[in-house]
Amino acid sequence: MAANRSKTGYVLLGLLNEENLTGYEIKKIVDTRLSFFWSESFGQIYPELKRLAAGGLIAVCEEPVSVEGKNSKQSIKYQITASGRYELQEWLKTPVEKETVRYELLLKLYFSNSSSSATMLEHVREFEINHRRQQQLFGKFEAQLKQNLDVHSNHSRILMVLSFGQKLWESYADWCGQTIALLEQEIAEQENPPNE
Amino acid sequence: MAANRSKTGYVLLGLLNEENLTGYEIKKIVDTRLSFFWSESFGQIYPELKRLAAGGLIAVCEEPVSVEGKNSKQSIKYQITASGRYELQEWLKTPVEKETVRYELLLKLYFSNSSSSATMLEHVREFEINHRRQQQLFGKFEAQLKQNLDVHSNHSRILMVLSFGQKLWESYADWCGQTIALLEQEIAEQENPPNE
DNA sequence: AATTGCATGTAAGGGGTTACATGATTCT
DNA sequence: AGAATCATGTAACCCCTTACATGCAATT
Repeated sequence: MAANRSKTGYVLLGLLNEENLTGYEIKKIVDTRLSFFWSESFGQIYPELKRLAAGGLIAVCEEPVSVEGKNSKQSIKYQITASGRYELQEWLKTPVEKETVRYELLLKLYFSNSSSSATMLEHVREFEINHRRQQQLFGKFEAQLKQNLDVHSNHSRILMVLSFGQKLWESYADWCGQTIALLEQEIAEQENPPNE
Repeated sequence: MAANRSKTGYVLLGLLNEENLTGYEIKKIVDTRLSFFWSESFGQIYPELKRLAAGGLIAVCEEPVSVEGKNSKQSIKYQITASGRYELQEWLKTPVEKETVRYELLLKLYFSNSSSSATMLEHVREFEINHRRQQQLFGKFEAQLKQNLDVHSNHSRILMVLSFGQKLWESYADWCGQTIALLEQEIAEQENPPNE
C-alpha cells in the first residue's frame, strides 16, 4: 500500500476510523459529505476493502450485523484494526500532493470568442445553478452539525472543511454574477451595435 | 473523436485556432497559461496531434519552419483546418460535464483530529504558499495582458478566466488565514491547557 | 568534445469510471 | 407476486502519468 499512489485506501481507513461501515455505506457517505472535494466509485471501494482486509488494516465485523432489523446477512461491516489506525496516522503526516483540477468550463470560455456569447452564457448559468444547489445542500448539513457538535469526534475539523466549501461557493457565485453580466452586455451590444 | 471523452483534442484545436504551434510549444502554453485549471502531458499531446492530423482536423505546416533561426528541421508546426475549426465550435456548444475536483488537503483535514494539529498546520501553510505563488505569477500575466489587449483576439474571454483564478486564490488565502489561526489556537491550548 | 536544452515519440502500468451480473431485502 | 432498493462484486476499457529512448541544436 505504501508504493501505491491511490488514496482510496486512506479514504476507507479514514471513514472506518469513526465507525464501522459496509462498502455501500461508505459510498453513500462519500457521495454526500465528501462529494464537493472527493469521489470514489464502487469499482474502487470493494476491491480496496478486500485488499485492506488481506493486509490486516481492517477486519470484517463478526458481531450480529442485523442492526435495526435490516440487512441481516448480505451486508459486510468492516472495522479498522490497530495497524489500520497506524497507517492512517502515518499517511496524515505525508505531504499533500499538488491537486490537479480541471475546469472544462474555463477551457471552453478560454477558446471561445464573441460569436458564441449566448452559448457561454448558458454554460456559466448551468455552472451557477449546480454549485448553488450544492452550497444549499451543505448549508443544511453545516447547521445540523453546529447544533450537535458532540456527535462527530472531530467536528472542528469538519467545520474547517465545510468552511473551505463555503468560501469556494461564494467565489463561484461572485464570479458567475460578474461574468454573466459581461456576457449579457456583449450580447446586447451585438444585437444593438453602438454607433461609432 | 466524437465518441471519445478525452478533451485533449479540443485543447489542441483551441490553441491551434489562435496560432500555429508545435507539440512542445503547446505543452509549454498549457503548463503556464492554462496550468491553474488544466493540464496535459506529452504522452497525450503527441499521439493526439497525429490522430487529429489523420482525421484532417489539423495539418502539418509545410512553410519554412526555421523561425528566428532556431529549430530548423526537427520542429513540426501544426495548423488547424476548416473542419478542425468546425469541430471546435461544435464542442464549445456541448454542455460542460460536471468537474470532479479532488483536494487531498481536505481529505487529510477531515480525517485528522486534535492530536495532529501541528501536522495539519504545516499542510495548510504549504497549500497557502503554493497558491500564493501561483496567484502572483498570474497577476503579472494579467497586468501584461491588460496593457496590450489586441495581441489575443479573445482577450475579454481570457480576462474572464483569469478573474476566476483570482477569485479562487482570494478565497484560498482567506480560508488559509482563518484555518491557520484556528489550528494555532488549538496548539496553544494543548501546550497551555485552559483551567476548567 | 561534451554538456545542456530542445523536440518528438513510445511503452508500460496504474487509476478510475462504467456497465453489467447477481442476489437479498423491503415495500406495495 | 412484483417492483424497487439495498448490497456486493467483476470485467472491460479509457484516461493519464511516468519513464524511457532518440536525435538535433546550441552552448561552453
